[in-house]
Amino acid sequence: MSDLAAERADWSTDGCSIAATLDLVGARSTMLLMREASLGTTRFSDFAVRAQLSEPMTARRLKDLVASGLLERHTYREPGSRGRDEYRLTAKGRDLVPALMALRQWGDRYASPEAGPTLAVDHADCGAPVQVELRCTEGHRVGPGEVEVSPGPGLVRTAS
Amino acid sequence: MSDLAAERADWSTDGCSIAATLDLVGARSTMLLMREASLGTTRFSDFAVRAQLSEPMTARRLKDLVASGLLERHTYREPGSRGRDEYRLTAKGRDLVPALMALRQWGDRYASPEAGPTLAVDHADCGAPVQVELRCTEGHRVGPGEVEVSPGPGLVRTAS
DNA sequence: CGGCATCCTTAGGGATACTG
DNA sequence: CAGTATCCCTAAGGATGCCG
Repeated sequence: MSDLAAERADWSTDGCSIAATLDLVGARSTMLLMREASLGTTRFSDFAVRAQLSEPMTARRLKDLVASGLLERHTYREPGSRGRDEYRLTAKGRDLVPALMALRQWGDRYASPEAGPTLAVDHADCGAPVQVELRCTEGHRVGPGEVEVSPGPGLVRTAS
Repeated sequence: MSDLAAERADWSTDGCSIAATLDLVGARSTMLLMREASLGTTRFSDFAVRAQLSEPMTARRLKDLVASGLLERHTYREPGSRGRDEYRLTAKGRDLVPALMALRQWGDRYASPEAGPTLAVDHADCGAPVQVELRCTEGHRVGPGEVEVSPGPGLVRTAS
């Protein structure tokens, strides 16, 4: 094991919150299940069918997502009828929606222009469609080109 | 091979732009390299060191990214000095910044609260920090809870 | 219906060593 | 400095089949 790898330790993330996020929810299956959850899917087999994942994958990932606190599992047992399981978004999970939308918006433009947009998101109050935007704290709308990116305090920079 | 798998064909994406995006740039290494590119990193070894990736990975992914049109490779040869290679963001690549920011914002909150924020993004005009927001087309700011998500036209729904 | 166990294949990714 | 080649390990993910 090299010095550098040792530094990175056994479970990387290298102190970057993007890396940390990807380690948690970066897997394709995870993201697709979160897409479904944000669409209101709650039942196991709906997750599997709609995300087009195998049952074992679905089971493993749902369990992971519950363990990570992005979903909550509720077992209903309305007396007389069969038990029902529900997986529902937590606040932590709901807060991932902007990331899903950002990925969707990019994909709509560049990755699958043929397909129509997935995930129509509307404002609950006024019904108007919702998009991801960049805004500065002064309230200006910021285009992707009008941005100055620099390393934040959490990112380890290395000399050139 | 099952009927369903055959339907999905050899390269899935199942008509969802989120899935398509993940297939293109979903790999951890890819995202980290795009983070670096958006930070202004242009040289091969800087990519490798700063993203903490091995050289072979770095080489493979950079090549992929160039092939997908997210980065452009320029070879400089200022007469008299050594040749220099640069990888620079294309517009397509720059448009991924909102997605990176959305992932970062989620991670800052939930995945690595200890580490400070990676990627400080500021508005080039006024210098104020930039964030990802949800806004509806009426201009209202929308919280993650005030959102009504429904399947868009591009998403294949399946009966329950 | 809502899973778990098992086995298999492929892609992600590192280590090491070598080249222009 | 900017890679390439090779080898190897692990995680992602599907197929099949069984269980409460």
